Amino acid sequence: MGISERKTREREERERRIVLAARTIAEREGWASVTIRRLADEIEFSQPVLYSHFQNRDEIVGAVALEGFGELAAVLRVAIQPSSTPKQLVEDVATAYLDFAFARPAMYEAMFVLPTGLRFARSDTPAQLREGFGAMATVIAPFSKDVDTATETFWAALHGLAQLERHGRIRPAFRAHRITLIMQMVSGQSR
Amino acid sequence: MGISERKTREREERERRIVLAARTIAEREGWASVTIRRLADEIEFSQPVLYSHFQNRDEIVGAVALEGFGELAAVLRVAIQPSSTPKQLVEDVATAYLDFAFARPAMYEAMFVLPTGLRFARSDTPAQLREGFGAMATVIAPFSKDVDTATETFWAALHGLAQLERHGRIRPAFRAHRITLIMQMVSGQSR
DNA sequence: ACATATATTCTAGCGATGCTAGATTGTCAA
DNA sequence: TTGACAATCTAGCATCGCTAGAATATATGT
Repeated sequence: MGISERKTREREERERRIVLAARTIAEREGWASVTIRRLADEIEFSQPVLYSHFQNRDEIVGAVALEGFGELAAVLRVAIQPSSTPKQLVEDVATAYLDFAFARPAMYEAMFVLPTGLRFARSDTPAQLREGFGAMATVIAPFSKDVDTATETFWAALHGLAQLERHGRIRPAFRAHRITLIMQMVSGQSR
Repeated sequence: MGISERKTREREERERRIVLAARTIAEREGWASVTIRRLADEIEFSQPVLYSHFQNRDEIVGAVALEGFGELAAVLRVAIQPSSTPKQLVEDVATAYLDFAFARPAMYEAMFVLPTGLRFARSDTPAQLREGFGAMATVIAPFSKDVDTATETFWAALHGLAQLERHGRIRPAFRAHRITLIMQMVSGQSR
């Protein structure tokens, strides 16, 4: 009775193709070009089929964002080299975070700006959403008693840097300076 | 020959009414409800009239955002009390900034998230866009040699806190803790 | 094997949106 | 009064997210 198995397999494959198409179009042309009609064309099914996979367009964005959180977490973990000093680790993670944000603006937008319907801080929150935070907490821990709050603040600083620079509010040429400043701030060193 | 004066006066008045309507609707129902048709209804003119004032919808959002920058600057200036200590000033400005962001989410969204077509860091950049930054620089200056970069970083941290909390990514209950952390970080005090 | 029931998928369309071309109206100077 | 010009409106285009209901394919029962 492998028929129903094949069907669910095909369904999952189709869903992956939807998410991949959304991601590809977003990265190439921006999220405004990710329309239901366009995605339907891409997977060669009619539009209503998409609504049997996702409740609405926001959920598709959310599916892409979820992949993004997994990849961000991986990037941050790679940045954490055991041989580095605690201060160096903070700087490396900060740099890796911003590199990710600027290298994949559409993905970052899906993760942090667009409505996605993703649930944070809940019992059913997917692991990907916690892992990135965990990586940041790892490098913050040596410098703080209240690790969670300190990590939240660190994260917020990085997110703010990414957003303000992307919108042309702060000077791109001074990105490294600002990272240094954050690193020094976190590590508790004056000036 | 006061006729043409009257006409330009009426035009300006009409433009103010458009911006006010956009702002009011956005604050009450969100930016998605700010449609050209709705605004046209509000000012009792047909839709094309709006396009004789603004090139497109984004420019209307931008006009509201511009007001917001003026008001944010005013709020920050009020928070700067000469009698306070430098450290207290940093905390007060940070608190005032976040209070503004949470009290007027739609306005803040127009200023920092939505596309507006506003030009920053240019010769023709309106004064409002610089004043808020100036107020933040005032309280950061005592703690930094490179004031501009330090202010950018401070600003980014505040913006990140506002955005992450608004999207439910960090714990609202710990907002004050995070502000304290930032204040301590900026003032160069360990832990 | 055939009829019936059940999924699955599609066609067609609704109610919006931002924006605009072209007709219409109002306002001046000659 | 007429003719030019500016201001404004009517009507509509293309596109969007989303969905009801028809059509088709698949599974089940006899």
